[in-house]
Amino acid sequence: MARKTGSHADITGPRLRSAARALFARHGYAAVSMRQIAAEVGVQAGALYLYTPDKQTLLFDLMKEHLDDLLATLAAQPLPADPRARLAAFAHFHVAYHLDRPAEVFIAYMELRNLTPENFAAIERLRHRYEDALQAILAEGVAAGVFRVPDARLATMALIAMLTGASQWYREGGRLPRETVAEIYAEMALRAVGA
Amino acid sequence: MARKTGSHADITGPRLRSAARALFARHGYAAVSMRQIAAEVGVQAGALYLYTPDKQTLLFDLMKEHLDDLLATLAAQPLPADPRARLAAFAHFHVAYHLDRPAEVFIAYMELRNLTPENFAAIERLRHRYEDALQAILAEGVAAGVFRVPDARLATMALIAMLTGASQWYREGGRLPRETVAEIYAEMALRAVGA
DNA sequence: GTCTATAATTAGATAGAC
DNA sequence: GTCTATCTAATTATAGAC
Repeated sequence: MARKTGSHADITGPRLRSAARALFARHGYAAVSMRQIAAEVGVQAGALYLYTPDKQTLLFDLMKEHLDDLLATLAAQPLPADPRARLAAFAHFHVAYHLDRPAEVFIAYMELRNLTPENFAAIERLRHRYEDALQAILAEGVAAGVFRVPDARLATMALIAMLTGASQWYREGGRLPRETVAEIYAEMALRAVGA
Repeated sequence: MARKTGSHADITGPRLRSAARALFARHGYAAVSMRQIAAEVGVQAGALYLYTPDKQTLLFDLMKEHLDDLLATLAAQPLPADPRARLAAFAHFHVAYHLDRPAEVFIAYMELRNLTPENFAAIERLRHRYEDALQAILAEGVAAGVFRVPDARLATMALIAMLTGASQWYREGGRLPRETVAEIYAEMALRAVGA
């Protein structure tokens, strides 16, 4: 359709975020131009500025949305009381969540350096809150005597790096089904902390 | 010194690579201009092209150098015959090596998407060779009955992600000394595979 | 070997027509 | 709400003086 004008605020907005997410994940924030994003959306570059004040805010909003959703979904997760079952549930959740959102994960971990200092600080606060949730589980397990970790903070970073890494190599329809991957990672996480 | 001309091929070449490495690691390949690199080296932008045909080759050379050195250093490493000791030695080597080269690690893992397809394929071959070294250790451990991993390839990716992650948070002069970090990670790696 | 100058292209963002 | 046109600034890379 060769439309030149029309009202599509409700559809162009989400499409902008979606296109930016895909392009940033694939080529990197700095390597993607507003014109490329506009082309993907199907509008001219100028039209994008009706939906975002600038490119930096676009990136920040994508990352904040992702972390807000991650924290909210985690909070809605039923986590067992027993530290071992709790860690298993967390690990399973983390892997499954990240396998479902490879683009968001990639951006959240790779584009931190392209945020302004203020935006970076805001994102880091959110990320830290998520890490603290895992660290609390490890601390409980240590207190209960079921985990053996010399340093809860180090173990937290190690586990998150391991679990998040799944989204780097996992491909839909690959050799291993999603659920199996999550199960194996959860098992490795439990073993890693001596459970 | 306000020199305008002079012969410094032997010193400008390495300085170019060093400046590019630091800037790429800090801001990302796409976000760094040849002018920024030139300013860091202390020459004009045009002079850089005496030492690299273009920006892409500069990135490729940095990544290839890093992986070549990684593979060579691993090959020179004395690895015990026992799978458990072998994995411990590999993990310790990997963490120590990566903690010493945070800039190289960052570039090698973050700038893959900014390589041309041909350059990407070449780098992936090198990376794959390194991963295969770890996978072989895991396979030996499984064969010897001392490791329990449902999938050697998955476990390889999981361990490398975990071990490499150390360089993301570790800071020189921080809470934990380098050697302690390497030791704890190695211990977690062994446990993760059921050793 | 490095400089200055510049070509050719592209970037983010804005103005005004429709 | 979108388009076309454009501004300003920055980009990679090259040419030629010294």
